[in-house]
Amino acid sequence: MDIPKTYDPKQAEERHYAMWEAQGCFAPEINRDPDAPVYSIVIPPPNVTGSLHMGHALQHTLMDVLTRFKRMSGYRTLWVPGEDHAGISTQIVVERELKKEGISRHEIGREKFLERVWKWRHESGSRIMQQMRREGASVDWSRQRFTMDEGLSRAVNEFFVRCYEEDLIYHGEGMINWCPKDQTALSDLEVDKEAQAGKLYYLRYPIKGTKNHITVATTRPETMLGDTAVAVNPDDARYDRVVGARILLPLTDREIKIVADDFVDPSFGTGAVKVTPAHDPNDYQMGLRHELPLVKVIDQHARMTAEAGAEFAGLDRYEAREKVVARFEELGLLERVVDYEFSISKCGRCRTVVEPLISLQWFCRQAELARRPLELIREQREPRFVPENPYEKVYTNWLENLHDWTLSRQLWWGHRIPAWYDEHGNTYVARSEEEAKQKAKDEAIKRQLAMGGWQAGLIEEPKLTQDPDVLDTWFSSALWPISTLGWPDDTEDLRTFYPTSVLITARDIIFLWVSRMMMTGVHFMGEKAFEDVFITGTVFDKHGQRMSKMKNNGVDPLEMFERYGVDATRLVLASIETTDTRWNEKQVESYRNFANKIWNAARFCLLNSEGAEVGRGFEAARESWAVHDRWIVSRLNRTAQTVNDAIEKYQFHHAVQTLYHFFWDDFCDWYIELTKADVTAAEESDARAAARCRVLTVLEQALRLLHPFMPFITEELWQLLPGMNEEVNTSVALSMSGDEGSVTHRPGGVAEKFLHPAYAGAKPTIMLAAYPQGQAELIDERAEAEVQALIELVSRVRNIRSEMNIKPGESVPLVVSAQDATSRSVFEAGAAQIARLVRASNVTVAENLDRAPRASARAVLAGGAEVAVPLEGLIDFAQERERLRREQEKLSKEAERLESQLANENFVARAPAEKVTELRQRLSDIGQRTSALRQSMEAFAE
RNA sequence: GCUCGCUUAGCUCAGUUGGUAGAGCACACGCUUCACACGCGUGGGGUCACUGGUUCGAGUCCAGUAGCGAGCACCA
Repeated sequence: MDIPKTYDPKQAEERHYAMWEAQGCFAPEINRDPDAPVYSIVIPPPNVTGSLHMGHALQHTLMDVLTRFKRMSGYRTLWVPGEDHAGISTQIVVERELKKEGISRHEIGREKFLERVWKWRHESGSRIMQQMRREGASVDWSRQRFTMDEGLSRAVNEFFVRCYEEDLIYHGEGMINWCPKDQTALSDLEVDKEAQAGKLYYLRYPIKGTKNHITVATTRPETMLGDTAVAVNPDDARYDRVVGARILLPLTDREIKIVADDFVDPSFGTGAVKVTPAHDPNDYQMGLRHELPLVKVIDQHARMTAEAGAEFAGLDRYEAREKVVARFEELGLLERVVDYEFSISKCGRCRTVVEPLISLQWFCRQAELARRPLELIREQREPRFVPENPYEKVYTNWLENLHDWTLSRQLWWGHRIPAWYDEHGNTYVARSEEEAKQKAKDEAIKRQLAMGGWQAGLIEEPKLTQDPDVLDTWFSSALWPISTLGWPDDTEDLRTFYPTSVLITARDIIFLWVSRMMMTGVHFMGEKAFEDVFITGTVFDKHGQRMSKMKNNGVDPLEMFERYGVDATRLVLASIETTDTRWNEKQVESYRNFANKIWNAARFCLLNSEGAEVGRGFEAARESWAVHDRWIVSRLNRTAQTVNDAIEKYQFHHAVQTLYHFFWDDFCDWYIELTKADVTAAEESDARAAARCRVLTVLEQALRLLHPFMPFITEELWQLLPGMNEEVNTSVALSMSGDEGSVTHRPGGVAEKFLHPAYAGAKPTIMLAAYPQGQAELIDERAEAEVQALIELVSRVRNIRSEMNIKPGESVPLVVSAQDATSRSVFEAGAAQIARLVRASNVTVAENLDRAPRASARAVLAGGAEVAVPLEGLIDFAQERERLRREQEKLSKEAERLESQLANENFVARAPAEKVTELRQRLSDIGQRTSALRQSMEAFAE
């Protein structure tokens, strides 16, 4: 059998995914158990703006670990894949593409432009699908959805219509964020606040009928042209007498009044605020409170309007600012200008400074939709956030402070708003144009009836025009968990898989997405959208900078896959869990090495698998097993318990660490070494066959435990285990060379019995094997302690060999002593193994070290056991004395600490009794070791 | 301004009810030992940011300080 010494990940990655997919392993239908518990996840749909990045790879890894884990545990699992049309982002990307060809979207028109976007969407979508396959994501492709496919568009219209009917959605004028570059309205969440160094201008406004003026401070002087009031705090004594007075607004022919409003902070600026209701969200609110007129002086292109006056009309907002300031200076009304840092709102996509404008848009009253979710999180703490801190609070605070959501976007790419208008200015919100027409007709009939009679035939076919705008991309995202499962229809999927089990996502979309899914889920289904919300950490570059396209400092997951393999990369990603982490390529390399270690451990097992079958070797009564067999079974089951528990609690890092150390330290470093002599015995025997079976059986279980994290290498090796497939031996080499897709399995072969009962009859694959739960009765404390003693002995002798510079090839005799018979029997039983592991010529076990020659290096072990390595002629007495002295020093320091702790009456009185006995035990052990050490040192006394 | 995180070995990070500080990488020394040099063995390296408090006992709990970071906010 020819198995390469180095694992080549690509090989396995190319073959198994196609097989899993072809066999239908990803679909919940593979589970035949009618009573199987359900586990479901909907993917945060990647935007169809390009390709996947490290953040996606991170999320997908965690979702896949959970899905595979639950699937192997017998759950009916569904992980729904899909993509998001990502309205404005995608439109911008495609516009940029067009620009390269020298065309703008307006030149080709809406229809042609949309064709281009759809083309882009398909290219990007298939790229994303390819990448997800590469990741090993076990998503059910048969249920793949896109936010703009037919079903989801229907869901969007249904959502809109129902909310409109419930008065949760309305059409009206409101203050919105307007991006002058993208020419669209934006929601508050699509706007980023940025600190900006600017100036604060103090402007004097003359008060009518006096020679006095009132000074206001502003960062945006150009908006003064739209001022309709000046506000002061009602409690501000300085302005007591001017409230109600009128101002002659400079540069205009308007008179405005001075109002009192609590909003004004008397300590800021002059305590008097200019009020521009049409161009500032706060001023807008004040305008409503005081019934101030709206004067729009800035238009959609951020230019001054005719209402701003002939002098300013047509000017850009920044040109207008300079001009206004200049004019105030001429008029002697500019009091002063000071440097001032303030925050400015920028378009989340193009970074243009947004303009607050009054505009006719569609809005959603979110406060009402948030009521139930708010109760859920407060009263039942649902959903459960991981990590709980700070996200539960962040989420709650957000729900408590909701403003209306601006839904409409002046874009072409997205769901068209399902509202139609007739010539009379009537609005019809409907699921389709037909329904809108019907509604229009019904209206017309009603009107006629009201006017005194209805005559059939007089009702003309209504002429309707659909609202040209589209919906915020997050509107369809808000429905994702229910729409992907079939809503608004009452589907089997919806009944089975809703609510979903967990949502795994990044923290920056908790408001944009997570909270809104909760709102719609609760509103339409009466139930939360997911049980848990897991918020991942962020992956930074190695300098701690956020990865971004602009900085070009992103690490491409595909590059990592290429270089180190998917499985290795997944281990790194899973370990990131919820903490922000700098990308560390060394870490990937280390897990690549781990994959290679697994490969080679399996290689060892397979090279010595003749006459052996996986799954056997542990049939005899456990009392008759060798201690190392009881030990590895105990360690394996303990590991399984820990890993199950860790994954359930989303402690992926802990799970990975546990598996890593079980496999490398316990299985490879110790178990394989302890059993090697039996496994590689030259003579064929029942004992050899049994030992081979055992090592294979442990390996097989370990592979299952690793599978959710490392799907490819585990499947590759699992399929190679003897007895799994028809061509047990000869085909192994063939499949290793990797030209064939799948290997035919042997019906009734051993592979089938490893499958979880829910998948009985399925073609065997490790991804449908039962996930080992870990059996408490197989955990053997005594075996663990005994092997631990062997390990310590071996380590100490190796330490002596290393420190004494004994050549690796040189064998030395060994004398081991222990006072109690049990320990002696453990060392006696393990003598051959000890000899092998430390290269001892022979191992003598005795009650004490009296028989050991004076010229021995010695070490004292836990429990008072001792070991001597006779080193006649090799040993430097002075050096050995020094070595022992250092050791004694360590022991006495520890003893000192323990003694002082035990001398503390408070400790003895208040600490738990078992803690105190534990310390006493330790102290007496140290005492034993110290006296043994002393004797050893005496042996070297000159 | 408010809220919240983080600070542990040279680097990247673990540390789950308070009870003798861990891993990987890096470093030093020795090894072509018949699964693996992507390996094996051995070793060095930490006042757990700082100050105080609670406690018999604090990396772990509490308060404050400093540095870094995040989120929220209507200060014109």
